Amino acid sequence: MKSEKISDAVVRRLPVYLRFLNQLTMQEVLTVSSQELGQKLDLNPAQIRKDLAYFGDFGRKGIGYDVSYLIEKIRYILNLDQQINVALIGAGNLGQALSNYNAYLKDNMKIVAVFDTYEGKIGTSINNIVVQPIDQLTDTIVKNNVKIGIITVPGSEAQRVADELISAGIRAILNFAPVILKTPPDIRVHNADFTTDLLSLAYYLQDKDDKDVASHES
Amino acid sequence: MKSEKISDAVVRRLPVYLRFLNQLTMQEVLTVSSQELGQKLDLNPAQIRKDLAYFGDFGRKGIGYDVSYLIEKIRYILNLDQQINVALIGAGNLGQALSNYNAYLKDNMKIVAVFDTYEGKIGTSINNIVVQPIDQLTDTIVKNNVKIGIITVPGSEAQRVADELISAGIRAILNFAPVILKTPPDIRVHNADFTTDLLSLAYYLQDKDDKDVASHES
DNA sequence: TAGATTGTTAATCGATTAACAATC
DNA sequence: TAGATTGTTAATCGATTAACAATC
Repeated sequence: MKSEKISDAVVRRLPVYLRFLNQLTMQEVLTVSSQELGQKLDLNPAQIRKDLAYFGDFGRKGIGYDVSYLIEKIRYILNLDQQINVALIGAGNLGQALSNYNAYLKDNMKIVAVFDTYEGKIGTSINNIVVQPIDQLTDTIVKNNVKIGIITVPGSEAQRVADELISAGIRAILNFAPVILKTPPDIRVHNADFTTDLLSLAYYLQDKDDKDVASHES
Repeated sequence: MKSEKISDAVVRRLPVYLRFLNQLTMQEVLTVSSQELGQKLDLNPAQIRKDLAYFGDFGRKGIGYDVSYLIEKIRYILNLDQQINVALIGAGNLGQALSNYNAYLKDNMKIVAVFDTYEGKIGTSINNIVVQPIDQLTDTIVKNNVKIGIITVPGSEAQRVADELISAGIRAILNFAPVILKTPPDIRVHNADFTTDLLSLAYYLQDKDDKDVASHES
């Protein structure tokens, strides 16, 4: 084990490992090798071993990794051994879809508050959580020790919401709005806007041999 | 301009550029430099110039990039100068949220078909599209020349749906299900599962100096 | 002309993969 | 023991950034 700084690429693979290991548990598989993991997850086995070795010697030579032990370790690394409170800002379609997803729950992530500006939404319940007006955001976040905010408001409001979240003490943001947020360096932001993902897929629909971009004339 | 193979990282930035350029158009900005772009999008200006230069000489030395010209070029590169038909499989909460997002529309992406297995859903309308039973998938996809599939079914069904989409002739998949799909190499898959994104955020909530993962005992 | 900014090469940085000794 | 598989080093690959001549 080394004490290098762990790269984002490594951290983002940990939940993928965790997810698959949980599946293995359900199938009552006790042990797994980096080779098997690599095959199922479409990753290089050496990469998987290296990723895990950043955090400790979790495997056994000649055997592989004990599934439940590795789950426990990854959960610990990701801070999922404690409950992590999440706030959702924006109770529109997408926000509702996300709050109904209680897949987080089993991983100790819990949406504990939902906010919206629209009067018609405020006071209604989404997945047993009452939608609050946005001016209660700071209060609620502080009181409930919320650490992560999920932004599902329109792009035009996203920066303002992010600023409020940050001044309320939030540490990380999952941003679904189609804008690049300006945030201090100690705040972690992951962009989850799927429109850019979808548009980039379009690039691969055509054999570019047929197409000469440079000489495309207006 | 070169004829190297363009990396995925470059392609994924193109929609980000496009999105911001569209904003500039609305503000009636005519010209933009890589420096300005870099500042707003939190990217290195040299990277932006290099990205664009893969596809042609779009800028003017001493001036910068003509906003509307660059928009046109990027749209052409991404194949967004023609309508691209999309199918959505899974009319649950998330599927509904995505189909209501008609932000694609202005970029020539259109959801033309929605499928589900649940009888209660079939025949109902989502955003003016009638939900079809999944056994009509192949037929509809072929008839409507659908090129991209968005998978919003449960993980347990995702692989089966992907297989059907592929045999129906689809070229690219945006996968929201929490599984790694097995697909032929000529099929482009982007994973959009936000649970892994969210879980990875948890890693950054704690100063790891306080925490010694290696010596964490079970 | 002077200032600004591109396109591109070279340098750097970082991430992935191969290879293998250690060892279960 | 023989076979399997880890942890880790070294090699490779690829992506980002710096620097600058060209030029508007």
